[in-house]
Amino acid sequence: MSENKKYSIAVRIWVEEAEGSFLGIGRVWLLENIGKTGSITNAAKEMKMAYRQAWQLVEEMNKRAESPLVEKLLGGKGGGGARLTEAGEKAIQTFYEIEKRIKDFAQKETQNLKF
Amino acid sequence: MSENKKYSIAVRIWVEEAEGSFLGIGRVWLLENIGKTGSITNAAKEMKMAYRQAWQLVEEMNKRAESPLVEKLLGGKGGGGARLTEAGEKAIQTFYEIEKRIKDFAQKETQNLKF
DNA sequence: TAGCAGTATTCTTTTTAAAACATACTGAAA
DNA sequence: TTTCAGTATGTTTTAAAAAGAATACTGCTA
Repeated sequence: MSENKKYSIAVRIWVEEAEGSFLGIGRVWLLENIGKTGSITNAAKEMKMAYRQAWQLVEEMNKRAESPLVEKLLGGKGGGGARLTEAGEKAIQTFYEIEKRIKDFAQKETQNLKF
Repeated sequence: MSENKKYSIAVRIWVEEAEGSFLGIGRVWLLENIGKTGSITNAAKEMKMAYRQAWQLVEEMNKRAESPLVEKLLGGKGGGGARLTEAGEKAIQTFYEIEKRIKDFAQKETQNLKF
């Protein structure tokens, strides 16, 4: 019998684009929260992240996606807000699908690690 | 024809253990350089990393592995040095094998991404 | 037993990134 | 035409991480 220490493989994936990392799990969470709460402000609060940063992330994603993932509404009733575009909804879904496939594969392929 | 922006999936893997991340690509590079140069000092120089940090990483890996990955030689001719144990050599090899399998799978599974 | 080169360890400084703060802008509605 | 809540943007502060500096230890060799 070996000492049986438990090692496992962790996997992190993200989407790359010409200028670097484009979409990882953190941004996906942000997208989800924007969808859920209807604004960047509330999404940021939910995640205990600064509005400023959340806003910057959205800005960058929108610029680098083929079509914007988040639609922003300025002024008006309630001050405005933000909502996911169809591309935004799809991005979340695509990300999770790919992530699951890769993680499942990784687990299946790596049993009984020894170091 | 679409705008044909190029997106790809990046994958990062590491080995987890009870206390958290145990072995990722950075530590593997360090191990490789120790093997190549025969000392922690020279490995650190090679990687433009502080000796202090390199030493700490080695210390931690050795503690958390079932058997040490690096053998350290203190004092004596040339002041000593460090070399990989058999477990260390094997750890590098295992890491790269797993990484390759997972990355190959990820690429194969993710063509024509759209965002 | 003095020199040597690398390991071992602590302390201080610098750099960097994140968070916090502040303030202007927008436009529907009352 | 004032209110309101969210977007937009610059500046400052803080905290965490990395780097750097300094010093002691080790044990072969000449």
